[in-house]
Amino acid sequence: MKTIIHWFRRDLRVSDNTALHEAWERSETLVPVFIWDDAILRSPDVGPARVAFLLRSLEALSKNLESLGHRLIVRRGEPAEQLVLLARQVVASGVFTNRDYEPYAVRRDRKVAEALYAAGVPFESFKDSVVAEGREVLTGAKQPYTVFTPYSKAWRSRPMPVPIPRIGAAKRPIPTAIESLSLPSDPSDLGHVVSQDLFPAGEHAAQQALKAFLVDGVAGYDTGRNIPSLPSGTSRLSPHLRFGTVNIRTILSKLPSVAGGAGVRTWETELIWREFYIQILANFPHVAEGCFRPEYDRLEWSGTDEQFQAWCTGHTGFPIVDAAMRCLNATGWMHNRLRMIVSMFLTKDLLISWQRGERYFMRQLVDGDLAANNGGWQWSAGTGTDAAPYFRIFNPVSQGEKFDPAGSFVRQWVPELRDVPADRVHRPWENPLLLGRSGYPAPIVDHAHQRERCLAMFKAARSGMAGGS
DNA sequence: TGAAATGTTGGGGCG
DNA sequence: ACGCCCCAACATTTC
Repeated sequence: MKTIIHWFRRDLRVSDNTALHEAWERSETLVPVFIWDDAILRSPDVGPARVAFLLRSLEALSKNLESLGHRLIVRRGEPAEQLVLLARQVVASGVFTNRDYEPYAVRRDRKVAEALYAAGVPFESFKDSVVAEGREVLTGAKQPYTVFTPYSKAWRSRPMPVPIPRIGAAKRPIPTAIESLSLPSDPSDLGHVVSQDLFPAGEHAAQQALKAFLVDGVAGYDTGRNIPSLPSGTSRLSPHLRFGTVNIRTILSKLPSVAGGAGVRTWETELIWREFYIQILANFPHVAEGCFRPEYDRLEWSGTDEQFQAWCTGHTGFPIVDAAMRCLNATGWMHNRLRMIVSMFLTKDLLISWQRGERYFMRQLVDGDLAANNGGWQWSAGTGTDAAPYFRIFNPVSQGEKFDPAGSFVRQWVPELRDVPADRVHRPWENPLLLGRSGYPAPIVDHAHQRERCLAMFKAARSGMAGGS
């Protein structure tokens, strides 16, 4: 007799899904629902790459549910209103969901809980997307960690979570009278232009990507992860972790059986960074609005709109930066080493606020996630928890030469530099004739000079004085 | 999950 | 043979 709604948000899979499994086990009729939230769709931080990936993930999810005899209900509107409405229509005795720790999601879910309570429908949320939630990993002084290494130690000392079994077949179908929107066939129906689909979406694709990486990527991860031209140097699972087409428990449960000690350990460390920043955002939500260290909100960023535009479009004259940005714009994805390089460049060479870069990344990235993106940007800018100290400034030339020694990544994305020899591909301005002919811009700033200005800017903010150039 | 500036050392050219 | 200087090469410090 019992009907339970499972509300999907960023857990778009049928296997290893805590709330979904609970809802299926404890109900006769399972009502899986996804709600298009216009507050999210209209956000300037949401771009076509992510909407397209979400849409295709939902299509896959819908098929997966269908193959088990379930039916995904799709609605659009304000979540609290829609859930109350649906709960009444199906006469639900509960609404289940997996917890989301972003400030917007926390506010939304509080509203949902209140609306459902008023309607007499219990609302239950579950831990699912992380090994450790908000205040589960604390220092000896019962405070959230703000330094990564001790956090990772405490995280590792916790028992390994066990994957949740896949849900079984539908016991009793949802009445056909319960209507569902059809999934739009392309993102333009949701107000987003169509973008290239470079990431296979859905649970099955995620499993395949995971398997492929475990077979021929993870063993060499500790060195391969720094080489952007290496296709299997990194897992490329970030969009799947972002939308929950794979769960962290599934990943961790497969690691012990894989050969490749140092690589596995290093990759696991990256997965811990993900939880570290999720935990930082949950415990210090002000990072979404400003610097983790408020004294750095005083920084006087002096870069121009024109420079920002050059950075966005990949026309700064620094090949590794431009290649990375063009790759991001074309594919919605950027290698992590390159994220560090371009974010350092924006903040410390162009002297443009990390928040402008953060917003641009959010709009472009297929894996854009507030916690990870914000954490990464504050790390690069030197304004965050356990951040790179402000004086640690990457040299875009030496970074390029170190991590793209043959220039193959640069040539892939900056065709103007195709004919520049490898020993000059990261500093084409040293071949003025070749540079002139190529149409590639000269560097828009002088790194050594900007580095000094950056140090002065930080010095001014630290001493509480105005100025900074 | 830096880079640049500064300091130190030691080999070799040279008067 | 010896001292002096130059300057890689490496180490340490500073930002």
